[in-house]
Amino acid sequence: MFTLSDKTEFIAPIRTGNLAPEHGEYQMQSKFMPAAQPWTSPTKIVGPQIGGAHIAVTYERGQEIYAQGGSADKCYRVSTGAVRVCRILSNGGRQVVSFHVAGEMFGFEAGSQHRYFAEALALTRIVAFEQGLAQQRHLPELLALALEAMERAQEHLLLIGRQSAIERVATFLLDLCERLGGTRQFRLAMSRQDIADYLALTIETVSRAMSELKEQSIISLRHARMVDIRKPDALRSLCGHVAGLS
Amino acid sequence: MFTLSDKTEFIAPIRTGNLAPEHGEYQMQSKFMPAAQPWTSPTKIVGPQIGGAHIAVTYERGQEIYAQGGSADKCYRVSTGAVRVCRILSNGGRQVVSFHVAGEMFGFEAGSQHRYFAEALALTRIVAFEQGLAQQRHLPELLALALEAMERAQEHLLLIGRQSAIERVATFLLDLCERLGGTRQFRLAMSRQDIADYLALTIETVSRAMSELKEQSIISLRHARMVDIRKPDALRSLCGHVAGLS
DNA sequence: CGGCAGATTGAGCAACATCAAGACATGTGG
DNA sequence: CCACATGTCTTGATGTTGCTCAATCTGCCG
Repeated sequence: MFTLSDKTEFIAPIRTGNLAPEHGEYQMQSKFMPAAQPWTSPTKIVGPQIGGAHIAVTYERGQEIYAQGGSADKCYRVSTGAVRVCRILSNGGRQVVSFHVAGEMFGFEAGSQHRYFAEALALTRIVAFEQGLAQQRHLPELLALALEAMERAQEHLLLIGRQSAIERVATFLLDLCERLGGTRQFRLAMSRQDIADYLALTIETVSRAMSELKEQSIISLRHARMVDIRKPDALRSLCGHVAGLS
Repeated sequence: MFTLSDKTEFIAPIRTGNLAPEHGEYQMQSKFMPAAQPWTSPTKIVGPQIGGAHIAVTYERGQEIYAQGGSADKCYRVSTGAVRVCRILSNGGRQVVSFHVAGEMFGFEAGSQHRYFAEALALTRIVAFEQGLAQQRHLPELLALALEAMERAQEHLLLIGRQSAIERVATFLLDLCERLGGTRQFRLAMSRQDIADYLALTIETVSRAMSELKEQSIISLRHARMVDIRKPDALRSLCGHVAGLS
């Protein structure tokens, strides 16, 4: 567990008229952020809010935000940085269930215990929201967030269940790009291993897929973590994706 | 689209004190149902309720309950029978996102349109709940259901992402068994193709896994659809499953 | 009985995993 | 500055799982 010691501060609760009235708002929000280095963008925080007491905490890279089995009495918002939510399997493998970048909320669960654990991918600033009495007043927001999390999990399911390795990587890059504000160049906060565990592939296969995309000039890589999407349309067409509404 | 013609009836709204106050109630509920043929259990319906106007409709095997792209203004409860929720992919494949048996609710989505479609697996009786004004009063229930759907999708993700073919089939059988009331013998409402599309396998691989389980006397099959779990513990140990809470 | 849909079984193949070596970037100490 | 160590990523060679294609079998209905 973390201590609130010297890197903690309290923020006055913000009265939000009706933030996140429709699903997806905070994504749209992030689209208008200056996105040179989106996960280190600073003070201007306008994502969804839940009200009640807020606590902002800064985590080092790799630090645990909440533990598997810990009580799920808060939910969290990334203000800067990025987070992975995952679980360790009995065979030693790890499944990353989701990544979260600046502006996104995470941490709500069906039960009272966390079934997954969350860690910071980099130096990350998190705002925690108590889910006590104040929850009553924010049920619509919570419902919208839960439904959106469900939708994400279902899309993730389709991705892993039905797409090839290169399609998964392409979809991942495109999705991340959009969530980071739509810039064509961005830095991956996560390692190849993280990506592999997210896409249910091995690190080698992820690397080969990246190389293949590079080979086809669809992306270019300054460093392994610096992605530049050269042909967004080619990338999109690789996503194989779901059939339009019949 | 379906017509409400001759197979429709109206049911007076039921005032439910506080049904489904905690997540998972309807699962616990189904555990205590007389489960000789759980998906044809009759009148005694005590699952979660949402209130407001109810409409009960009976669907033939294969009939569509709602369409992809249709407006998601209701949610549904299976009273008898079983349902699959799925999507067609551009490559022609199909992903079954979830099955639902008697007592379970389905059909809520993040957006206003259905991103998946639902079909009856057999002769199935469905109660539809309007999600209009009455929704306000049932936000806690809706939230619990949404969180549970999220949890299911995430578990499904782990299953497909990290388990071998035989582990997936074993987990599927065990899960279905529990949801059907825990009887060791039950009838599969879904075809091998449905199971394959649910587990992200091919029909042949599902069949081989079944044969392997039969070979090891872990299950026996009277017919292809009649499962008898002979060694529940062996089946459980095959689930490979997630590590317990660290 | 034939006809048919669904299920099983087999043989060969492709995609991805595994194992192993090397490349690259970053940091540290001399 | 270089030499070295380390962690991360890439690339290659080989192995395995599950997919594809094809044949057969089973239960069911007329």
